[in-house]
Amino acid sequence: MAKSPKISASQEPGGLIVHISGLLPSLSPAEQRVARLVVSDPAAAARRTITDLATAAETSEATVIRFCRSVGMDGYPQLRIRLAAEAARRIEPPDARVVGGDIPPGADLAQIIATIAFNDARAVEETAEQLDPAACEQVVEAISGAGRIDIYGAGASGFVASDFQQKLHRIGRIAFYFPDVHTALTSAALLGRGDVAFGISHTGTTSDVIEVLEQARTRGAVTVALTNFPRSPITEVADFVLTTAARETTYRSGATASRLAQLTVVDCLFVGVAARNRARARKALEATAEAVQSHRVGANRRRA
Amino acid sequence: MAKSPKISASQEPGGLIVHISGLLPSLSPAEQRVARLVVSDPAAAARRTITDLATAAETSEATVIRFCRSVGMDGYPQLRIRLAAEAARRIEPPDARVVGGDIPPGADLAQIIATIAFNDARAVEETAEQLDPAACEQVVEAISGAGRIDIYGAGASGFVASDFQQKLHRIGRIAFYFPDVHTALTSAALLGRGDVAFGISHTGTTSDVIEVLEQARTRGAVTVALTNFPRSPITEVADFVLTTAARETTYRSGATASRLAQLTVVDCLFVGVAARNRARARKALEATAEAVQSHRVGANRRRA
DNA sequence: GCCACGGGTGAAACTTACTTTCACCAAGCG
DNA sequence: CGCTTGGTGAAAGTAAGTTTCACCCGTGGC
Repeated sequence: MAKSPKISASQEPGGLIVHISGLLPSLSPAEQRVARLVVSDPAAAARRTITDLATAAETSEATVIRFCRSVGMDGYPQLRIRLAAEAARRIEPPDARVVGGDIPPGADLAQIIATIAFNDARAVEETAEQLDPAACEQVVEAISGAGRIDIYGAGASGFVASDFQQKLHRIGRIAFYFPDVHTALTSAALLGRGDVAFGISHTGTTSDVIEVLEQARTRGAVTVALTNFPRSPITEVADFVLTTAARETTYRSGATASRLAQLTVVDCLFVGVAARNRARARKALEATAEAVQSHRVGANRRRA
Repeated sequence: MAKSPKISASQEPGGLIVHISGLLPSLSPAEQRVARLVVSDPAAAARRTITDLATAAETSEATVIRFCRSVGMDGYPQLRIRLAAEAARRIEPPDARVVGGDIPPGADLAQIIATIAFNDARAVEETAEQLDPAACEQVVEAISGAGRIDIYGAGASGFVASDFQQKLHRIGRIAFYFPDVHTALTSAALLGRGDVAFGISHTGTTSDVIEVLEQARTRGAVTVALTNFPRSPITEVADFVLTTAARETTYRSGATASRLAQLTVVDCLFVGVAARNRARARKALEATAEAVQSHRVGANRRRA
């Protein structure tokens, strides 16, 4: 049998293992022994040195090399890394990650971590997917041209509001955040045409935030709502509605997923605004970074 | 605590690349060049021989070996197959979304959103992957049994600290957060055996936070650090170190990715603590939910 | 029955890759 | 200003991978 010198595996992106088992019968006995070892546990084979593998297959290194060539690889190291790659690809059916699922009572910490992270990451991704770029664009424009930006949020959303305020402030926009309803109302009453009022409420039912947005709107400010529920009351008082897409698990997870989603949206808006005036934003950011420099201790270097 | 010089990567099932980027600042210049090559294209690195890689990084083979050891691998071949495996595992980074990349100047908002969301989601996922469940478990235990928990964080990390404080408080744990260094120091001085001090610093170099943790430690409290860099100064004053895995893009993205990663870790700890005493936590949560009910407006129902 | 032939094989020689050692340099410190 | 210390690459050393080659053994022709 004129064995074709090489049946190239390089154009077989998916199935080196399959490829090998396919040509198993066409291999010589000693090579078959090698092949069987490789096919039965690619990951283990990848970890072995050529001498090791040869010994395990009760043959010589030379045969292993011949085997490599027979299946279309250049040499043993190449085979090795291909095997490692294949082996890595074929694992991971992460059954433990129930989408939007709750954490089972008996869960250990590793499971808890996996579940939470999965849901958090999904919330971020899904939020981005359903976010309307056109709406964002308009909001970015409004913020960029605003005389002043008031940001409202209560409880958990208050953190996000505060974060947004700080971000805008760092790039030189005039932004405020009020943890207190009364102060917020007072401020809203002083808004006017050309200003922006930005309300954050996960549920969209936080009366304090709605009230303040309403006030701002009657004064002529552009009102923006950030909420998870596109049909919640807050959307009635907003000119623009941006939505997050967190499928809240029960209260147990402390609404962190929705927080992350909100932060992501806020970050997008921030970057959008910053991108509108690169030079100025950059300068402002550098200045603020420098300001905290003296509060950092020596280099992050290796310790003995 | 005699910290082992090598931070083993073998127990990091998910994220060698992430692990490496975390250690990046603690590496020597020549090793950093190698690390950057590896991180920026793991698959390509896996294909190279050590001599090749050394040349590409403008250094010697010896340095590459040193780099391998620094990141916890036994030698170059091991690194190689790990890299191949990692590269295979990660699903094609859809080109527009440059991993850890910066946002191109001409980008439109849709691109910006995609890029940010992608990086944010990755930070969350990768953080979870490299998080050590055993360490978390110990921290959870410490917090569960603590007489009092002090949480420290400055600037952006302050939000996370505050969030954590609020979460713990809601399930009936006695937790404090101090936005002000002096108050924090005072409080730390009053900690004792059985208490927990939890410091958050993305860079791990925030002197205020380090100082406070140190103080807490001398008083006998268990100290925990949450940082992105496993060899940064803060880890020297911590009994337990938890790391996030945000590959910070430039300042432009305002460090949101790292914030999200921190929040995820905090959430995991929170759920872990809550899970230790389901009944009590549930009751506390229900009570707090009821408390804000009167600030919610009518149902989140469909509007005519 | 003997001999050429050819594929399959492993021992050994060889090459390349990887690892260790060591001396040098530059920076920080007393 | 000399001492120490960490980072570095050259060179020596070792192990891994590759090639060569002679041998074995079955086959088929003479």
